[in-house]
Amino acid sequence: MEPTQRKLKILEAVVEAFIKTGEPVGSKALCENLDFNVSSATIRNDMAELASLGLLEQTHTSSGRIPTELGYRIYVDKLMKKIPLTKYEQSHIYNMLYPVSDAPEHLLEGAATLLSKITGCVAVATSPPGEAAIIKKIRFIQTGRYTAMVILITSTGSVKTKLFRCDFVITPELTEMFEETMNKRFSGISVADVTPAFMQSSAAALGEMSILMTNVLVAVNDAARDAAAANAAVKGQSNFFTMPELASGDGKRVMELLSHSRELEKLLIDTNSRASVLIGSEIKHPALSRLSVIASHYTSTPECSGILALIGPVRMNYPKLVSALEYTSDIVGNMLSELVEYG
Amino acid sequence: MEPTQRKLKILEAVVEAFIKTGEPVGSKALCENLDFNVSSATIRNDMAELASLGLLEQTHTSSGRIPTELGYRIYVDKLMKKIPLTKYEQSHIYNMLYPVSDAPEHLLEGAATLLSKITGCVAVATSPPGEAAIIKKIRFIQTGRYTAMVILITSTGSVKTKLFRCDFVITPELTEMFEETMNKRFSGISVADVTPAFMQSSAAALGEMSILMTNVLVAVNDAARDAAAANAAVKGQSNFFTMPELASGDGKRVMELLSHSRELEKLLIDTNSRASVLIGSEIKHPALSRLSVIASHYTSTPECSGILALIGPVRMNYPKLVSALEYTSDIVGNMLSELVEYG
DNA sequence: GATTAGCACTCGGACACTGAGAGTGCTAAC
DNA sequence: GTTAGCACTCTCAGTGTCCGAGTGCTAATC
Repeated sequence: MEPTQRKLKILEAVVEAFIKTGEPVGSKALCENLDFNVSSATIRNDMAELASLGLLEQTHTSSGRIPTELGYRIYVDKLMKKIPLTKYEQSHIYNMLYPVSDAPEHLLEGAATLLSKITGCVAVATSPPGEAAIIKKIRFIQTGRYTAMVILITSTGSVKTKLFRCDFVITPELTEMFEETMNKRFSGISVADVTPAFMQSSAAALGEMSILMTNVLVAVNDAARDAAAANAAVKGQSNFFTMPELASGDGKRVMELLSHSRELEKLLIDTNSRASVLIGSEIKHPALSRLSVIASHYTSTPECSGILALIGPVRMNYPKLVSALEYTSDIVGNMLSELVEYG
Repeated sequence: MEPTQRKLKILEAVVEAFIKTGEPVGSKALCENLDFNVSSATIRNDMAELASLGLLEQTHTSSGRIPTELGYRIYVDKLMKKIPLTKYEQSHIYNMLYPVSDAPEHLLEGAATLLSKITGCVAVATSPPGEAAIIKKIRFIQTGRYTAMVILITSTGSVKTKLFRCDFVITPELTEMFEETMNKRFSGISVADVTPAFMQSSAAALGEMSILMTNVLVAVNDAARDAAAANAAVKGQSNFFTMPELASGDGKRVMELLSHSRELEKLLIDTNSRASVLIGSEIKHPALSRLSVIASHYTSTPECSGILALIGPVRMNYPKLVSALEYTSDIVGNMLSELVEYG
């Protein structure tokens, strides 16, 4: 085997051994487990060269080697072979997701839960950007004497509900009136266009009725904003406790970051390929810089796509997790497109 | 001051100093901060006695004293004076909760979020047991060509929605028929009575229509089960990272416990007084045995009440947190009762 | 030129030792 | 019942030593 190729093999073996054991990898151990016959001294020379290239490092002078972030990068980009899911794993994923495929939000939450369980990582599923959604229909349902619920249905298959209260007794005639008035005003427009200015002009257009309908307008506004909002399901946070690289201070910061879907999305938004991997400090956020992220787009219709992502230790099983994530996002994309097309 | 009373004062001072600093409390430091004049030697004698009574302990022979669980217990039961909330704090709580008081689930989630923020603990809010709720009305809304949503409204003010799909094109006539059939069957019965057996007899009663309406029945069933289910909002898990008493293994176990509302409720169910405190191993769950729980009932109507709880380190500011929790549960109870009465 | 064997070297981890400091328990005096 | 004084105990931080794993280098070998 020619030397260059052997060095790559060694890098691959170091990464995989370190992912498996978490211990620095020594030349001797490597020599025994490698399938080509060279002495540990040769491997030492090669490892020294890999280290001078910045792909391996030592925790101290006389320890084994561990991969640097660059080493992981080369491994992920050039060396690793994806481990395809078994038929059993595939059907497991499908069977877990099918029952929750009744609504986009529900499905994404289910996908995040499932992914966090099978990978041991923290899983994130962002909903398709809602801004492009068109309001298809608004309905009102009386839920109590003074309370009612607005139901807003968008072109992306998303259904948002919002309860509100009136100062007066609600009657069927009133809800019908709400429905007519609101649909006339809101149907067909994009949820992104439901701005404060638009709401103000809507109130003005209602004239004296706007006093009666303040709460109705507010509820519709809330529902539309809800439909437009970036929404992310985050599951499996308990797995953070199994990641020793998370100093307790960082742990809190990461958890808080994850509850702000807007910022979270900004981090993931760069991922343009099918499944992309961000390693350590490649993630432009201090709290996450000791972790890795695997992100994958799912697509139902061209304008309707979102991201599934896994957050885990830098030392994670990339080949397996990339496969699991890609397969899951394919399934999610398919299920979502069925929801939209036939919805 | 008579000796017995002084010993209690010393216990109180030790607990409060330890809550504040987290450091074992020595006789000398105590002597300086105490408002009655005795020498450190006297305090040492008293502390030795408190230790022999099992109220104080030492981490090692020559360290200061820290309270035992029993010591905390005495402190909480007999010694501590609740610190009432300031007007400002009260109005802050009210103002944060009012906007989310449109639906019970929403309110409880808001209360848990708020409590976790102001206390630094993990906050839990369990919904009132839904089993007693009566189904008031079932409505159907078409959301797509093949999809519709069932809306189930109960006597407790809870509104549950569930999306479902049919194999046939849905028409207004069909949703009307769904509505009529389902209300005839389900209105007025308790959600707890929606058992598999009841569903089976419902399907039988529908005769040949039941084939058409399988998904409708399933959706109604799901919505009813959802309304009956014990539901708990858990917020502020990121605060677990600031509790060093949580070994990383326990952290994961606690987080997982919190996502199973049934088990969680079992732990809290014993709390019968207004605000009750469980300290360390008084909590009958191994993973939680190094933490404390403060739980408080909120009540809207006599049959409709639930629990708000705080989970934090044993060393937590009981006087302040008990007040905050009691005040919040009063507010939540009031807001909920308005929802039910006028709903 | 690539590979290997051998050896000196380096460093971290475990362990023991030390002195300072904090805090106690005990005793005898008040 | 309280207090002053003192010996005692134990932790903590710092230091020294030893061991072993693993390296880097050099010279011999293929």
